[in-house]
Amino acid sequence: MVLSTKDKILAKALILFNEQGSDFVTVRHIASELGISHGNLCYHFANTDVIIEALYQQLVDKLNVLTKEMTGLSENQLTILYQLSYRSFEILYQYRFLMLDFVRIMRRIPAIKLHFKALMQIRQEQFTHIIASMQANSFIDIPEKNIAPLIEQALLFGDFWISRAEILFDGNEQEKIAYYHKTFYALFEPYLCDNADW
Amino acid sequence: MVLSTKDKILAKALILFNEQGSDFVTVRHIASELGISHGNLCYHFANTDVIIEALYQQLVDKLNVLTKEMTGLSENQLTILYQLSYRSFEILYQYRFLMLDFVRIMRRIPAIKLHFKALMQIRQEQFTHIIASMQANSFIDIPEKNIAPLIEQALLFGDFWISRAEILFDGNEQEKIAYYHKTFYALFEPYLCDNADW
DNA sequence: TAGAATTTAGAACAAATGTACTAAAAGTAT
DNA sequence: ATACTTTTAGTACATTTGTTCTAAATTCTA
Repeated sequence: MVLSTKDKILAKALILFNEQGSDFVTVRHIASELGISHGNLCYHFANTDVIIEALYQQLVDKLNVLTKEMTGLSENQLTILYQLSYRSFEILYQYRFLMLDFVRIMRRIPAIKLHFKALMQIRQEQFTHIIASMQANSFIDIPEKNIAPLIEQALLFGDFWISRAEILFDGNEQEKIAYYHKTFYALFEPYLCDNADW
Repeated sequence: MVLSTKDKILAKALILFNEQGSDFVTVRHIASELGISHGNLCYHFANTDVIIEALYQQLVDKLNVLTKEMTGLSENQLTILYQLSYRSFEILYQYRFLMLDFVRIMRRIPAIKLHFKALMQIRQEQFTHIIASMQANSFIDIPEKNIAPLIEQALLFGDFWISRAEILFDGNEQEKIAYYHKTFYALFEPYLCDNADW
């Protein structure tokens, strides 16, 4: 499988962004790491912002594929919530620079900010739907007034566990994801019904 | 009350950092906004990293003063937890650029990263202590295995609500703080005992 | 294979930035 | 008043970066 120059650039940029943060990495750095001229790189991507947009789009696409895949399953909703969130965590971690430099990127690239706000709206509705559905099936029992805060907590955790882990967690990637996903899932535990043992 | 040049620089830098993020703001910008030469500014602070360190120290000092103040009170622990976290949220918001650019700053300034890791250790112990104390007084009833995740959730939320709010919350400062603090506090609600009504 | 389109390397330029330096101005102490 | 220290403005320079341009090389297509 031979990658096009475009794809090679995106792949290398992702590595560098994740390692060093989206500032510190310039078109010249990426080109140099790839052994191509920065003139060539700018032929494909005018600047780093365009690269970031492309990587963001990759992330969104992967998450969309995952969501479609999972919601088609016939498992119970608790299992789906667990699997979906775990695999989302894995994908997010692949593109972690987007979360690590969250505010900077949103401020810098309005297109991403707009898209992200819309995405959050959707995610919130998805969560609301899943919870309502679990409620209907007696998997969880959660007072009406606690639903909105729980969703807010879950979304916030989902976005920023990577930043916290980056500074404070000692351990490899798999341990990191497992640990924070467990903590994420614990948000729902107080509300699980007995028949939700699994 | 006349501010020294040093203090004027710190005050203006804080405003600019909060507005625009810690990159984008240079010694020249700050000097220009103050109407002084950047040569003069560099006489007081060699570069922006030094300014950031100084502002970080201000934040830590304020939080320390608050903590000492609150733990001296004779109120019940629930009230203390509520008040302490609310006022911490207010102080954090004053220095929000530190949270908005969290990873970038920690990566860039190792001294802050080290200090922050130590600080987190302390905060975690404080939380553990408060929860144990509330448990002993029957304010809350929380299974042993849920304590560690709850603390992790609380600390993570405390650090990153500002980043989420920056992109997604429409409303003024007071509303923002009130909303996120309410959501923060809701983390503890599932575990509150009946006699903890207040 | 010939010509066209795409891709690539490299040079060039302007703007921004950190840093260091000089010298003047202001303030302080003796 | 004089000498000394602190503070300030302004200049200068090297580096980095984004951006544009040109021309050569490569690939594609008919």
